[in-house]
Amino acid sequence: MKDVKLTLNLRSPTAEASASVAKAAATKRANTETLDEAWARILATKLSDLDRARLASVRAAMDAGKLGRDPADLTTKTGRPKRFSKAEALRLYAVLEEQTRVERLAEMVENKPDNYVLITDKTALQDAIDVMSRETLVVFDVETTGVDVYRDKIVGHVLSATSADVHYYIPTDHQDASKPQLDRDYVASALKPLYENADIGFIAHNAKFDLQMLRNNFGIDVKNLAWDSQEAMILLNENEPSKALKVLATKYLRDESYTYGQLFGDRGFDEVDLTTALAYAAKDGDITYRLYEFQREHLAQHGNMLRYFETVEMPLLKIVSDMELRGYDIDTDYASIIAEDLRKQAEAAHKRVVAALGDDVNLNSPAQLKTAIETHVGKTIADTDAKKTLKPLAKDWPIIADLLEYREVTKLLSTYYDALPSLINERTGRIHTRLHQNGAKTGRFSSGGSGSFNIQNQSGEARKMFVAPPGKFIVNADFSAQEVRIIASVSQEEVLLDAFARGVDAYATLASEFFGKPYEECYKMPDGSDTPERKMMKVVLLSSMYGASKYGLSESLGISVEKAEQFRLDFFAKYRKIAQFIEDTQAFAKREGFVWIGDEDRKRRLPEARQKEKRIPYGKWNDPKYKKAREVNSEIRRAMRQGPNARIQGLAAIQTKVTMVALDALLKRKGWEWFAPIHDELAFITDDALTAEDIAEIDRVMTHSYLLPGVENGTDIEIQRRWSDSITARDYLAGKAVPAL
DNA sequence: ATTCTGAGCCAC
DNA sequence: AAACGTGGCTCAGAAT
Repeated sequence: MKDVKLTLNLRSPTAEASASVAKAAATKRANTETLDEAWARILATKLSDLDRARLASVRAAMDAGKLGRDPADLTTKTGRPKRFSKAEALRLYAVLEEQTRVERLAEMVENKPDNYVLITDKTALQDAIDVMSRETLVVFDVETTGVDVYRDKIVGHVLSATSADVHYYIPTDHQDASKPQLDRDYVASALKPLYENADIGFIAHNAKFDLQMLRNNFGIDVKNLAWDSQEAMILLNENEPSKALKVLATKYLRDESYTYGQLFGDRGFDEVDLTTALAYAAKDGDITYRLYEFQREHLAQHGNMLRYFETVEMPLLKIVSDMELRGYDIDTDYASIIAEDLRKQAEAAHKRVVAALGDDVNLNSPAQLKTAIETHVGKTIADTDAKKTLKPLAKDWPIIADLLEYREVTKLLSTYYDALPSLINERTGRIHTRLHQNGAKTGRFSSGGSGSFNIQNQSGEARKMFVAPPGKFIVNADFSAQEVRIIASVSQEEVLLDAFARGVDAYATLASEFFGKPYEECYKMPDGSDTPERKMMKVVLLSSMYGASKYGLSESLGISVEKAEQFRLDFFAKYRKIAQFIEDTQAFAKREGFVWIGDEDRKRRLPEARQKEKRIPYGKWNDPKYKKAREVNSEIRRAMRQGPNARIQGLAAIQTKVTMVALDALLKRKGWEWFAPIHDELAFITDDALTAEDIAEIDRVMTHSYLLPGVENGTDIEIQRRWSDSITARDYLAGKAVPAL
């Protein structure tokens, strides 16, 4: 309707007339408008922050006489003066950027220190290797054609002799023909003994990249990785907004450093001339070492963070790097059969749903779906959340059940069964994840990233695509009730400690005591499912620990808000030591703005916790005047939930990591390989002649590598050829067969 | 065409 | 008003 009206208006004689008047006025303005007036006009329009910043720098450069309009832009084709536009200004920004680039590069070359050395002959290379062989710490950094470790090539090596304070760049594959470069294989074989010298500690920024490039390009295996300045930065401040080397150097070393993009745009480093390459590359080695010194000094000042970093995080980094390179075997035949089934199922469900909701509805669009469902069921719904909103509706409306089926199946297809096989690496024949060992603020691993996938959120169905190679098993060992044991340990709550000591179920024990019923009646139902008492305890313990309100508790327990609140109050009144742990942690966070994790191994910084709570007068909760106050209070409450959670989740992560370092030794001794860490579970590949002794050793490493005061650790070990199609270690030892592929 | 955000949902 | 923690991926729809 609106469109029609607009069209009519535009075609009306009056509109045409006024349009031509406006055009004439604009032409007149263009003839007379000064540049300042043009700027005022452009800056008055609605602009994104980025454009505004770009326009400001263009204007500054023009005012300084460093940038002028392109003569071709001054007049139109017909020779009339053309007014200065936003588009022209943004074109000038690109020109300015290139100008600035040239200036920065010239300045960098001009100011290149004398201890940056370009190596292009064999004698100089040998001299450099001799110097570095006398070092205890050497910085390394490879320059490459890109960031794909399976396809891109190394074009040069940066190496810094740290005590000698000499920073070398050894180019091998730059296009610059002004000077002959050493052969890449000659350089690699000359450097291999140095890189693999276990007496020299190697330092890098984002070391996994350099480790993997060296491995994939030349089979070089850096033996003694001593420091990663990117990983160290996360420990020093997990809230650091950028972990890019140049940004950190600018911020912490007060050495203004430009990023690769700021200097070279999207040019490959092989296109950079040797003089410029030396100034840029050797500086990387230089600032990486200075950052190392800065970080080491500061980590040493905070609890046991330095010890933790060097004994846990750094050994782990090398393990993780190798794990990423190994990758995962995907059963593509199985995957395509399942995918075909799922596709048919999705199509059938889709057909049934659109028959009821209308065939123009996009079932993947929550907005369209909400409207269509509301029409169909004749009432409004809050959202299209499966669990909360749609599941209750499904009883009365069969079409909603079909929709839920469609959702489930398309999720499996789009995220797992279609996505993963397409990631198979042509070089390795496997799919590769990326694991970020401090990806979560609590110190947990995260996983994923472009060209990779998340190994930690594979659903039970999706896991079935992952298989062990012939003659191998996938073995996974989890920490049983890891976080609950940690809660028991840090709170020293007797009921929990006692339950673990006696080897009985912790939730059932709590429930038995809390409800005053015999343990057996609180454990399992005759059919093996949880009793309501045990289920309640499980929910209330974990969710209350993490700050659930009476509302959240009410929802997850399916009881009234009043009952949920009473339950929560009773729970914390009875288990005072758990309440005390939470209160102490929150008080510490309020006072210090952080909480310690483990034995002062790391911190979770919660600066918001130190804000002063804002008072909002009664009845003014919705007043826009108190928006800021509401935000502050909400940040404080959030920090109060994050503190206790970080201490529990963070300690669990430390236990997992320490155990990984210990388990890695066992894996190497047995000739096994890593599969993945999944928070409270470690998976790895063994040969299929697994013995009782092997399993006992795995059990021992899992339960004795990181001890919790007052609580024994427990582990459950499972064995499979297809991930998730497993049998328990106990059944395996009793002679049960591991399911075939 | 590319980039950002929110909804939804997978994992522990 | 908000309402339990830590992540990552896909899609739609809007913004640029």
